[in-house]
Amino acid sequence: MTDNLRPTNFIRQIIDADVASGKHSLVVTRFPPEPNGYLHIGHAKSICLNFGVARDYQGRCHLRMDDTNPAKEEQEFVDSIRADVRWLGFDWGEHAYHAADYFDQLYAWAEKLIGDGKAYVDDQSLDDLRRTRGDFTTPGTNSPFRDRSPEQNLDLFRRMRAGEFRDGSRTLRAKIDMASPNQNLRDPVMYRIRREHHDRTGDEWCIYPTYDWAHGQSDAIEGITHSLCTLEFEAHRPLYDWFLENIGTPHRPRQIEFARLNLTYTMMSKRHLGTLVQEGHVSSWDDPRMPTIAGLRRRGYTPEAIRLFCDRIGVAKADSMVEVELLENTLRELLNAQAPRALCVHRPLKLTIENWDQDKTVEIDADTRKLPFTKEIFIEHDDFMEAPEKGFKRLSPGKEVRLRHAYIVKCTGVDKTGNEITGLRGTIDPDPNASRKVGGTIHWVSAPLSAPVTLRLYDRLFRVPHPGAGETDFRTQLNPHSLEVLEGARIEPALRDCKPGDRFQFERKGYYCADAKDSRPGAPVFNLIVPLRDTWKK
RNA sequence: UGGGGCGUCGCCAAACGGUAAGGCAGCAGGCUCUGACCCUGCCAUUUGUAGGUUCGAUUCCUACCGCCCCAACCA
Repeated sequence: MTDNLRPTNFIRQIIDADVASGKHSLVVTRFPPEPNGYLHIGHAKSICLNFGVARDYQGRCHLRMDDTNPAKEEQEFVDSIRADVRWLGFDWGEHAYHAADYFDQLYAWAEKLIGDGKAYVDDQSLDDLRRTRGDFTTPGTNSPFRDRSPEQNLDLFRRMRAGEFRDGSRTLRAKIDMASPNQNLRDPVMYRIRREHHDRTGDEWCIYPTYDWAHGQSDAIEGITHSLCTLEFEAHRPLYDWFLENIGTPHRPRQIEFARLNLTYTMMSKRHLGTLVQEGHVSSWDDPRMPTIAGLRRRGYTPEAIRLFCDRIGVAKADSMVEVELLENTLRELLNAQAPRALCVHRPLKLTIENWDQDKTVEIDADTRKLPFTKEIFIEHDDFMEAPEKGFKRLSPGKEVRLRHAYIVKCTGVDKTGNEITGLRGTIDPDPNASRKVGGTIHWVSAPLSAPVTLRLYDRLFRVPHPGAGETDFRTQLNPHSLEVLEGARIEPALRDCKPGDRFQFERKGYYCADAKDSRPGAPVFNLIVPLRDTWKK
């Protein structure tokens, strides 16, 4: 494993070369989310890349809200984005920005382009634009308004800005090449008229810049050296460069594209995740089944685990689909080393110790805490089989097993109502140090001295590895068993007063986290983060 | 179909002309008061295919095949 080494990937190699050649003395990156939804594990990859690069090269990474489209953006999302990036362990220092901060500069540059005859106001409708853009094989055709004079364009553009024209009636377009094989260069729209209230700029503007017109310029303004984005923007790079070249900024950021993260059994579409929330398939953006940072956090994932996972998946240009098992393994690896152990019986089955006095309680030393042992204890229902199948190493009539941290117990009787097992009887070997080999070790809690607890057993949100693939409606592929709530579970008394957010390994079961929102003093609610590996195939 | 990318083990991913890292998954053992963890071994004679250059090619060249992205006044 190379976890302690600096990650190496093609982007860092480019940066290494830029630093070595003296092209840049300070590396500046940025993470530019659009505040229209919650961040997910895919964003975490980009965050770790951008902030990780800044950290390792002693540069800096800006957090920039890409808020050029006022219709879709909300403060709730801005707040959640900041919280999530911080929680992941990254710090943008003083460098928190909004694309909206640059609207004035962008406007000034637009006038410059108009003055240079490199942009024009087009009166065509959205429909016209679509029709004249051509298609993959057919070149587009020039707008009848393409050759207006700079003076006329300037006048029109200023009137656009002043609010003289109705929404959607005109656009400002870059004058590049309607016949370009790269459709992004067929006179792309720079401004559209849209009377929307903007969270940042209020009603100051009725024209808003498009992504293409805003992004590279924002990078230039901030002195970004390496503008890292996902593969779908690759064809936009010539346009990114064209704008920078033609407005003549002294600073030229370089756009580099990498493959976005895809994870099996979930999905990364902010829009689709929003649908799950809106339609009530999950409780909220931070539902522990969601692949959002907020969801993973609430589920019990640690920032370290997400960062290590992002290091392990690497950064490359090939489209990829990472198996969710890698994420789970990373969490298990870290929590195995960190999480205190505890005993929790999920589905209690009462076992009465016949050779133990009714009122006797012994406090057994179990590593860091005491476990009270009493005449009646609970064991896991699954840990008993009246007619054990081959390979079953747990309790069955006449057989012995070890009670974790405690005694060896032998099952001497089964109480049933009809076919239902309602309780067991057994006898213990009173020697706590008895060391003979027994079938196995099972967990248990005292019946009277354990605490009732609610367990939320989470499973993958979708039943299929690639939800939404092809024509399929992802809603039909939801896993109906993604959440099972166990109300009757019992935990050892020491855990009754754990704090929200505390993580434990419930031995032989899995890693759990006390839910940050629903746990109450004395009554924690535990979320299953990930089960332990189980090689006992049944 | 035009343009832009990408194809190395089931899934990620190194290798930068010198003879295929590592992780995950899987399989087989060992250890064990967690069927967990841990440990050991196995897991690409071969890098989409076919040619070519070279003493030598995953790395260079050619052709072909496959997959992804682009026809929002989204990002």
